Amino acid sequence: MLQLQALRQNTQAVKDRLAIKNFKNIEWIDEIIAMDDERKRLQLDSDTAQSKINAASKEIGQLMAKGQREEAETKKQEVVSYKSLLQPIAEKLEQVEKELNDKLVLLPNLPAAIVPAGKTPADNVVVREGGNKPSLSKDAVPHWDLIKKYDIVDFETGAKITGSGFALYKGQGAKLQRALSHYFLDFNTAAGYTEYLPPLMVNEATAYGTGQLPDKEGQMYYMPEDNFYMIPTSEVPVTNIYRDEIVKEESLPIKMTAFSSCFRREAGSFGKDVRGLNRVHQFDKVEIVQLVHPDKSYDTLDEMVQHVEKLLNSLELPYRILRLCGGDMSFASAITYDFEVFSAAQEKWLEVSSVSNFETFQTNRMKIRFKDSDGKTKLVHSLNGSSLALPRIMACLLENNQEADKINLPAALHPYFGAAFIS
RNA sequence: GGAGAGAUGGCAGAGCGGUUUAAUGCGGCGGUCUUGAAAACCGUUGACCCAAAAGGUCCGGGGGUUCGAAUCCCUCUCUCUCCGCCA
Repeated sequence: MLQLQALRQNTQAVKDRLAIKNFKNIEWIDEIIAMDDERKRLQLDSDTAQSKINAASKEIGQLMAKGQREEAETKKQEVVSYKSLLQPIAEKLEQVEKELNDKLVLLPNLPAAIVPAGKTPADNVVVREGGNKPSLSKDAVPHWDLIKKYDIVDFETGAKITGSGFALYKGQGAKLQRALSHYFLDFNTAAGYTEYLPPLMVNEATAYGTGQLPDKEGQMYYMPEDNFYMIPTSEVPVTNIYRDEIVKEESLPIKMTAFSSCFRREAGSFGKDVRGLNRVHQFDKVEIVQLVHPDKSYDTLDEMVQHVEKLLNSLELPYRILRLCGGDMSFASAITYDFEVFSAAQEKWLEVSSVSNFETFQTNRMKIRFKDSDGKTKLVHSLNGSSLALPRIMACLLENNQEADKINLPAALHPYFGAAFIS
């Protein structure tokens, strides 16, 4: 959620920035400011009325103590009249506050200055590429054939058990998932991240905190009996660990990592790029999250990008890093770098990580703050990134390293997988 | 799932209808003393709305009763104890 103060102080800049994000209702900014003006007026009126009521009530107490019942009764009538004045003001105030908040909550985060303008993924900017694309033999096949050949992922049985888009990992496939998640977690904790294993369902307040609600409930699986949502990423529970807390400045940065399964309905995204492991409803991912001092968040962003890059290098996969354009960024993000690996047999770039700085957008919703050296309470900045999403990494490992009768694995995984290849 | 108890400031814990603008203790911060530290003593110590002052809001969340609610009522959530079920 954007800060009202910023809207008021930098009105034109906010409008310009929102335009880069292709936000359609720019006129909302002026409407919100007008509502806030009204809110302030009503607040003042309400406070004044309440103040009179409080003072009179106190007098009644004193009169009663002295046994002056009649005077007390007169005062009571006075308070009743104050209250009838207050009531319509209070109702109006509540209504204005609600309307204001409903609109404010639907404003996306402002893109950072270096975010390129643009509407579609075609407008994203390639920052750099790394690793080497393999030269596959003419017999090379995509991963959906390889998983059958080695019998390591079974989508048919997954569909039988649950539905389309639910993978059943088996044998070496299941073990590779385990190896990847352990390797990723070890890699992250070695860099100072504290490991968490969070709940996979969250309540409304948590889903609201990171920006999933109110706008994206259609993307999450929902349990109506308990009013819980299945998490689309562990970013949601992990970032909310510090919701409603004022942390000590010296405890920053707070670095957290978590493995979790992720659940996404992927409503409306079917038809393209959904084969095999490219897009599924349930997948595993290791996430990194940081809560940092506002002055440091862009340094942290670079640090996290480098961290993920190092991890991809250790997996010996060809990758590229994209700076997303305004139109392709998520609702809550101020800047996002996407990491894609090249899946050689399907000749496609697959997104395996997305590293973002949310600045105060999430922490303003969650009220995660710290006290600075002047004793002022300020919002921290939140960032997160995948390190990494497992299925697409697996697809890429399978395709890029395939030989006639085996699939080689990068050296980093050997101790975790217990072998150098899948056969 | 059943029965009972509870939720108060960073923590502990009193208050159970009107000097609570929330006692007291611990912790934190500042000071006195000390070569320094500890102890002792003194002072100070939350968040939110408002440009600020004044004022207002906040005792788990929401609603109600009342001139007045931390205190009474309803409801929801969570915690604890016992019983039941269960990996």
